[in-house]
Amino acid sequence: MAPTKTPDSSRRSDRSRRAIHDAALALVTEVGYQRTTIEGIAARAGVGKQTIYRWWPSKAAVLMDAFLDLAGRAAEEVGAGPGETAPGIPDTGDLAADLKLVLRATVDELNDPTLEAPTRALTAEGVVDAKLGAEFVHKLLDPQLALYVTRLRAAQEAGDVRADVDPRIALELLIGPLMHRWLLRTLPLTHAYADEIVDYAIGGLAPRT
Amino acid sequence: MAPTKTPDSSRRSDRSRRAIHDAALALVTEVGYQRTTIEGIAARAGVGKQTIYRWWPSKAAVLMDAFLDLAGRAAEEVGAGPGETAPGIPDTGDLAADLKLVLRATVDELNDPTLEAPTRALTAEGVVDAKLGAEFVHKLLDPQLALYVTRLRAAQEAGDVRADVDPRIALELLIGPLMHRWLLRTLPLTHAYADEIVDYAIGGLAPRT
Amino acid sequence: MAPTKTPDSSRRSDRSRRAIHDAALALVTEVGYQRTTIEGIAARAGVGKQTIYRWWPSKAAVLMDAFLDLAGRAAEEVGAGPGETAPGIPDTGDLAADLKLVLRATVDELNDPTLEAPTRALTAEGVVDAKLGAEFVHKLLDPQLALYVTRLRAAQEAGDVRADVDPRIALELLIGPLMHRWLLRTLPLTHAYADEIVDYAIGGLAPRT
Amino acid sequence: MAPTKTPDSSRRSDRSRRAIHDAALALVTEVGYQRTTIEGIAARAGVGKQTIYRWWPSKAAVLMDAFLDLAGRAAEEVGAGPGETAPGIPDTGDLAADLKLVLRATVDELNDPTLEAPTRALTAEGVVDAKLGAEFVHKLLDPQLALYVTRLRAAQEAGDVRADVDPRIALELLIGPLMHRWLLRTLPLTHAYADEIVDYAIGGLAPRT
DNA sequence: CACTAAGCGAGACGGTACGTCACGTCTTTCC
DNA sequence: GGAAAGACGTGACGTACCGTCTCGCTTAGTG
Repeated sequence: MAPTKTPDSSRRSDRSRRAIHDAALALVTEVGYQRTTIEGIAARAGVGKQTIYRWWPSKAAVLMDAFLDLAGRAAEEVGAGPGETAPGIPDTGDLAADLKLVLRATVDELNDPTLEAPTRALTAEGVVDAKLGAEFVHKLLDPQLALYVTRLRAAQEAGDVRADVDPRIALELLIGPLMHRWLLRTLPLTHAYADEIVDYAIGGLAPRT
Repeated sequence: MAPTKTPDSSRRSDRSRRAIHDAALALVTEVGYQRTTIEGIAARAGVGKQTIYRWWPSKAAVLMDAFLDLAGRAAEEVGAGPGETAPGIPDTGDLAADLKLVLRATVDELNDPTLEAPTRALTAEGVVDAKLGAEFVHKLLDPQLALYVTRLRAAQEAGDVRADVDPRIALELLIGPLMHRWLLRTLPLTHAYADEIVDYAIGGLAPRT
Repeated sequence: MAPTKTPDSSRRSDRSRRAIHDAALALVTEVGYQRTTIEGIAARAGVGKQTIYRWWPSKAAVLMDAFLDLAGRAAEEVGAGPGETAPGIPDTGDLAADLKLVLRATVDELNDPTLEAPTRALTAEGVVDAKLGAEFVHKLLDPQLALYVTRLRAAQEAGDVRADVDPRIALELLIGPLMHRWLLRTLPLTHAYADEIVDYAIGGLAPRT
Repeated sequence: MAPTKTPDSSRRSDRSRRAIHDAALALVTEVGYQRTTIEGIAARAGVGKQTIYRWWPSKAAVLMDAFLDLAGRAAEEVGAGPGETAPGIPDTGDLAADLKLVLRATVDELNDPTLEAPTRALTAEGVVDAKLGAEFVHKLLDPQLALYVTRLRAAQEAGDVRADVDPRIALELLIGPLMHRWLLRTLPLTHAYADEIVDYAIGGLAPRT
């Protein structure tokens, strides 16, 4: 209808899309985000530059898609199949234990050498570019954080967390310190640290006896 | 000693150094970090490119120096004179009130439109470039965080904080959520938020009665 | 075959090639060879620098091509069409008159303000750079000198020149003094001078009666 | 008297002047004229750049002085002492033999690897820069050519050369072909070639019997 | 079943910025 | 006051990528 040049996504080459994803992730890991170029991705993927410009508006967008793809594939491996719902946070009744389990998983993810480079690149880009940052939060962070909110609301109903606590703030109390240490590399990020954060935070959230 | 061509810093032009600082800060604020170029800084400062390359290894290093300079000048304005010691965190005996005061000040700083752009730029660069990140933490963050450690140790002695609490973790409990919200722009950063963080955190740090 | 990145000349933009030629000739004439820069040529031609570096190895090579193009176009104007053979030296039977005619034409060419600057630039560059000099001689000088050789051989058969005279030396006897005076600007280069050179040289070449 | 910054040449350091000459000649020979820089000469001579800029207006001027110095020293070695007049061209009565002697010497000079690079550099520079060319001709070429004029005038008086021959043209008939072959490197420059040139030229200059 | 029409690989193009080199000027510190 | 040293503003160098464009080639979907 409109005369804009909207490419026909039904004719899109899946082979190229995948090759671009792989090349982008590989390059970011190998040479860093700054030294990763569109030309480099195209060359490595055996693809024309125009094929990238046709489907993505920026280098960051390519990496974002590639990362989402990667995360999606990783999730499928964990869950039984593609149609599976996200695992969520277990609810064993022991809030501290449940949170430690998930926070330790997050620590492992952040320490995973395969994921570190692209995650840092996207986060950094989002810090400076508000638009991209919003997309990053919306597509990657929010779904994960929603799980915390669910578990914390359950804890509130079970009386393990005060009713006047805002779950969004509570989860920032858990995630914030982790991210702070990871982003700024002030000290190593360990399971022990995750546990301590949970212990301290729970103290602030639990009902005052 | 080193075989590199080290320029003679005693001959260095102070006028140029200042002009470069000012130009770098102005450009980062006006057009963003990515679109700020060495050539642009040089042109704006009325300086040859080589004068920048002679004294700094990268665009990020220029901005770091400029920012340190800015922070230093701002500190002098607050304190009476240049020889004044850093203000530190007050110790009125009321830990929560003292922390809220400082955290609110941090919130104001992060919301200051003059400082926002360069701070975001340096943080983002540090997230991706470990070397620069370390410098950023060492020169800008650590001095500030040391104040928290001092105040928290005093609180421990006063019995307001449990003795087994690690002050470095405690301060991350305070700063982490703030930074998380600021970096990812999930929700607005307000004094009220700072207060809530302090309230929750204190709950986790205070002795169990 | 060669491992070098040879650009695909079939994709080459003829518009750019011409614009570069014109800009190079204009700049050399206006500001001189030394002050002519690749950047200047690119800017004047409305072309990216890389387009020059893609097709030519040096400023001198650009000028050489531009000059060959110019000479070629000039030759087409003189001859009836592009497929026309070179005019050659007339053979009226009067060797001295024929040579004077051609030598006078050479004098006019050397004095032509349009051709002077590029010719001087290329000659000077060739004096210092052997590789370029060889190309200059091969592409521009040799074809012209071959005409002299042809005419002188004819003169030898007609008995106007001794049989033991080497035509290549004979032509240097004619051209050498002309070039010497033009290159070093010792005295003005006139038709009268050309005539005198021919008269003297003929004396040395003619059979001893 | 005038407020211009004319340096006091009586206080000039002879040590620096010599070092600059030597460095300039060495660099031109080693890396070529284009790649010889003022900074390079200064560094090699162990001299401040300003010392060069104080006494010479250009790179070409430095080389010219250095070359004159070199030529002067070479001349002293040949002649008995420093006050000696130039040797001139012998007059044995046999004009052809005398000219061949001198022309062969010129060939040897042009083929001397020590002199080749600076001579080519200065000649090329003079071809493009009229001012420098004039200086080159005036200081280096003219004195040498004057000798030819003297010898040719003597030959005219002796009846070996026609009276209506212009000696300046006659010497160009001798020197021109030599220079042409040397400058353009069309063919090797040998004693045999010098002899042939003399033979041909004499034919054009001698009285018609 | 030929025939469009779009995606694709390739890469030339006009640009911008890079980091380096040399220019010619200026200033500082010696002698 | 000349000289060694070298920082400075300037500007060109040759390179790397940018994002746009134009080529054939392949590969559907349609008349």
